[in-house]
Amino acid sequence: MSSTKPDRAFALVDCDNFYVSCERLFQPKLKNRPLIVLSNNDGCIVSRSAEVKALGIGMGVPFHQVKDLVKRAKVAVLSSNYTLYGDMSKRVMKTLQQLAAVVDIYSIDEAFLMLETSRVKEHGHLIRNTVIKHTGIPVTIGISGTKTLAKAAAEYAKKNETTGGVFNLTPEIRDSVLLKILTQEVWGIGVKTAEWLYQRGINSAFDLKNMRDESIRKRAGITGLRVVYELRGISCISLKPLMAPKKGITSSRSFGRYVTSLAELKESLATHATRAGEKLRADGSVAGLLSAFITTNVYSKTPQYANTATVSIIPRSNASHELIRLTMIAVEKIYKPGFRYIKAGVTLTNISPADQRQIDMFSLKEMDKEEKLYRAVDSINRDFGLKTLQHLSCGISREWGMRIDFRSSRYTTNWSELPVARVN
DNA sequence: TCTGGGGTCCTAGGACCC
DNA sequence: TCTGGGGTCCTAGGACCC
Repeated sequence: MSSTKPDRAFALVDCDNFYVSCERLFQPKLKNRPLIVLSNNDGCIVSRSAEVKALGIGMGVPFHQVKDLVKRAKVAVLSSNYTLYGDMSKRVMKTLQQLAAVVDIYSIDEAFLMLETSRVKEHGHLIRNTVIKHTGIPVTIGISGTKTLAKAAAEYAKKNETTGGVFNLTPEIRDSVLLKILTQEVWGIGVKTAEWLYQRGINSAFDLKNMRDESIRKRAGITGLRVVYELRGISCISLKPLMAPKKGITSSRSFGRYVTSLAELKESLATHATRAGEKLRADGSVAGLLSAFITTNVYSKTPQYANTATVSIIPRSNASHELIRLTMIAVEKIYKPGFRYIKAGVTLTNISPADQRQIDMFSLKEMDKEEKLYRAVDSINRDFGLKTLQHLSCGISREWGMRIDFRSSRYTTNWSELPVARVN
C-alpha cells in the first residue's frame, strides 16, 4: 500500500555463483557436491558453491593454498570454461532484454535494469522466475533508487533467505539496512578507502551516507563523493547504453611454465595481438595505440623485471598482421635476456569506430581488401574454433601455453562437445 | 637586470570492479 | 612447485603553447 514506491527504479540482477551454476547445469552429479571453479592457469578460486563458502574458502584465494582442505572436504574442482560461461551469459542477458526496457550489462554475470512500474517487487520475481525457466541459472535481484543502493539490496537479498531472492530497498527501511552493511561492502569502496574510513570511525554504509561531503571528496575524489550521494538516494551513476564499444582492449595470459627466450615471447605476444585484433574487429573499432608488456613472477624471489613498450598505429587499424608487426617492434625494445618471464600481453587503446577513420585514397583500396580478408578469417575461426586460421608467427606447438587441468566440455557452443542425453 | 600565468592535451598510475 | 584476466574512471603532473 505504500505510495512512496518509485515508479522508476534501478534493479541489479546478479547470477548466483555464476560459473558454478553453469557447470552444474550440464553435470547434474555436481549439484549436491561442493564445487569450485578456478581462474585461468588453474591459479585462483573464482567461483564457489554455497557449501564451499560455508567451509570458509574465500574468493580469489590461490588454489594451492587450500588444496588440502579441498581434498579433505571432497570438493569438486573445475578449470574455467569461458566459452560455456560466455554463451550462458548471452542467454541470460537476452532474457533480461525481454523483461526490461533498458538493460545495462555490467559484467558476465550482472546487469542493471531500469524498471518502470509501481509493482517493482512483483516484477522482480517475474524476472527471477523467467531467467531460471529460460536458462536454468538462479539469480538474485536488488531494487532501489540508485545503482549503489540496488547493489546493496542484492547483497541483502543474498544474506536473507526470507526475501526469496528479490529485495526492494525502499526509503523507509533504508537506514536500518545500511546500518547492517560494512563500509567495505559498499560498491565503490575498496580496501584502501575502507581502511582510511575505519580509522575515522566510519564503520557502516549508514555512517558513510552521513559523512561530510568535503572530507570524502578530499580523500576519495569525485568517485567517493558519488558513492555517498548514491547512498542518500541521489542517483549519480546512470545506465550505460547497451553495447558501448570498449575503450581499451587487452589480451594477456600467464604462461604454463617460465619463458626465457625472445622467440617464445614473440610467439605468445603475436597470439595476443591476434586475439586483441579479433576483439577490436568484433566491436567495429580501430585502435591508435598499442602496448606490449612482459613481466617476471612478482611472487617469486628470483630477479624481477617488468616493462611495457607503446607504439602508435598509423593509420589506425584493426588488421592482425599490422598489430603483430608493431608488437614485434615493441617487444624488441623491452626484452632483456636472463629473466624468467611468467606473463605477457597486448593492450590496444585510442579506440575509435572503424567507419570514421581518416585514410588517403591509396590506402583505401588496401583497407578494403584487408577488411574482406579479416571478415572471412573471423567468420571461419568463429565457426571452426579460434585457432583454425592464424599467423605463423603465433607458433605451432605453443609449449608456453597455460595449464587447464580440469576443464569441462563446451556443451553449448561446440558440436563435438554437446551434452549426451542417452547413457549406454 | 628583470624570467608569468593560464590553458589544453596527454600519459602513467591509482583505485576500484567482477 | 603452484597466486587470473579484463575492464572503467579519475587525478596529478609534464609538455607545450600563447
